[in-house]
Amino acid sequence: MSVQERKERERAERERLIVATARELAEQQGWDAVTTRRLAERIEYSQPVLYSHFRGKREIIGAVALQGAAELAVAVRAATSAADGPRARVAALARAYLDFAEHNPAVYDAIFQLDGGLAYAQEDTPAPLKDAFAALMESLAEVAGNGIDPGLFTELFWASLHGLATLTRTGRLLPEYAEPRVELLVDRLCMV
Amino acid sequence: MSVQERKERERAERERLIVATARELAEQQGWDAVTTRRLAERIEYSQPVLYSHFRGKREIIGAVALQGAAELAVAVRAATSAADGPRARVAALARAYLDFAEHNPAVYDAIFQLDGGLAYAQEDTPAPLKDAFAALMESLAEVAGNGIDPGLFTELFWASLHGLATLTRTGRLLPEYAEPRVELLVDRLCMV
DNA sequence: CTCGATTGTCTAGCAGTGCTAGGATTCGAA
DNA sequence: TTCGAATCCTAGCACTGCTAGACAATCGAG
Repeated sequence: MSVQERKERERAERERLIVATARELAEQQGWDAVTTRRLAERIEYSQPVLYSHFRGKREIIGAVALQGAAELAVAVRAATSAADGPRARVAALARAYLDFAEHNPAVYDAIFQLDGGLAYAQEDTPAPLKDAFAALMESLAEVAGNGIDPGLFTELFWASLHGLATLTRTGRLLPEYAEPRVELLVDRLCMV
Repeated sequence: MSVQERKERERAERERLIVATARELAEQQGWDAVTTRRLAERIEYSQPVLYSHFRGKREIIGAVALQGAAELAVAVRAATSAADGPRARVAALARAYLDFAEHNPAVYDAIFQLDGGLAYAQEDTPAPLKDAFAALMESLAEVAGNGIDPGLFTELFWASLHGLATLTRTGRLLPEYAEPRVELLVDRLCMV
């Protein structure tokens, strides 16, 4: 029994190692550099071991995405809970979201850009993804305005943030406008 | 002389064929299916011929992107010029933009998602990209509001559209909210 | 008309990718 | 100590983007 438990523990530990290494490698050199060979070498196992934990590379990306979504939710809640008043809360939310995207580009891509084989906006959507959306909605609901569905408003606000995050990172927006863009977004979209 | 001209014409024609075929293949089966082998086979030449026209696959994507940007600009201008009043113009712009993204997903990706080796938001940004941005700004400038830089406002509005376009297409937003999202975006962001 | 030189194109191949079949090895249970 | 099962790795497949070098067609000069 104890032996089997130890093996399961080691297996789980190795799985965490795979995800952490994939994430690390992706943040360091981009997802293109995360090949099964390199990943296997870094965890000091052979390639096929990866496939005993995940169906394929896509599932590894998905695992990083779930981890990242949980962290994003934490970051958003931490930022909003430290702010006073609806306007400040939403501004803090926006900055926290964009900061997360800026400082964890690979993870952000795993969540929102790449195909990790995850379901979105459905019943079988994994809990971390639902929760990340919920974290946004908690602070956004109070500024949605009369007669506007909080879910609808959150989707729109989120989409705007997502657009800013991705276009900024690929150098498609002027860097000097970064802050005014956030200010304008919050001022216009939110009914304070 | 005439012989050389004919050759150059044929060469240019073949280059158009490459770009058109790449685009077609990408729209049919996604960019992943656009391999140099498949592309070469479709144009009935060998692989190395591609490299006598483009430095690599990335440049082919870039060529599709430029073509697409020009079409996007046309679509946006056509939609806005057919609408009366600032509010209607911006709504038409938003719908035209999102329609383009929906009906030309591969081209949209080439422009805004994939790496086509193009420069953005710089002096050496290719004309079609600058012009597409200009097409947006033409209608958006009049609703930016007092004291708000039109460029800044356009960047924000564009980012929101981009977020909506990408998140919608990857199934991350509820389809039934599609229209209300656009309405809300236009109502809130624009100073009518 | 002939003959080099210059284009143009293709065949074949490189190093890399995700993924897997099947053999070798290790290790716990008897 | 031996056996069987679980574990892991070697080797390989079919594919990717890209390129060197052989080959053939074409052209201009004599």
